[in-house]
Amino acid sequence: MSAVATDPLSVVFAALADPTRRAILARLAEGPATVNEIAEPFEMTLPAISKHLKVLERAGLISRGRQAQWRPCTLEAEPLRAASEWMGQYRVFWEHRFDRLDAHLRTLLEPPA
Amino acid sequence: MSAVATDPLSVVFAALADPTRRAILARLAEGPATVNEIAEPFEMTLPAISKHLKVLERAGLISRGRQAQWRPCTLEAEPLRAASEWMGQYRVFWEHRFDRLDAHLRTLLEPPA
DNA sequence: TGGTTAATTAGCTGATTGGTAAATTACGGA
DNA sequence: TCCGTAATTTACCAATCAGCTAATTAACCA
Repeated sequence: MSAVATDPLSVVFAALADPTRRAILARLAEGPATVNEIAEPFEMTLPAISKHLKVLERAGLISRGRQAQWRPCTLEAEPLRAASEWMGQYRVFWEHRFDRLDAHLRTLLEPPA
Repeated sequence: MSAVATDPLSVVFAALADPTRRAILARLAEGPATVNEIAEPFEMTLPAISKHLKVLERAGLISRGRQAQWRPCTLEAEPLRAASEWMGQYRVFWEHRFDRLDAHLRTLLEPPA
């Protein structure tokens, strides 16, 4: 049947749904790095890392240059901005929690001691 | 081998990586709804929706009550707050883009006309 | 009790994922 | 030209996912 969602937001969230990939982004937040540098802290083969990088690249979360035989990866934060903007539409739901609002209203109705 | 990530952030992002599930959240932002109400706008069978709801529930994004034979679903935004907080650590990367920063610094160095 | 409605579970299929090992491409340097 | 290093590609595997149909559970009502 149908497959996996291919709209940009779904692709970005899917890319973020893996701790290894989030750790790669955290590494790249400190500056660009080559594939081997990125792979170093992980107990995982290079091809596995390569696949993760492809997922991140397709989500637009990284870009890759080419210098001799190295492919330095760079963080691209734009899709994170888009995802964050999507989440923003729910901010009101976690900022004033409604049970607390209830409590607050109840407090207002009680006459001060 | 190993499987799918089970840490809370991964589970939440995976739940968000599907347009149907995001649409369900959007519906619930207007207020609680029963499974049939939620399913109504989708061209999808009820069991499929039921599965999506289970994914959302395991991510903590919805909770379910019980009133007679209805199971009203309610939006729970806390995990969105957590995810948004995680993203916040990258805000600097999309807010002041570094090429613009360069341009800004260059502007500062130019003497005003 | 039996019927209706709400919702989930069970079982199936095909596609995708996350990992591996082995082979391949691409580049720089002696 | 040949070697070494960087990285990707190519199978391959087990597990998961998203959807379906059919069967089941749960609660209400007459």
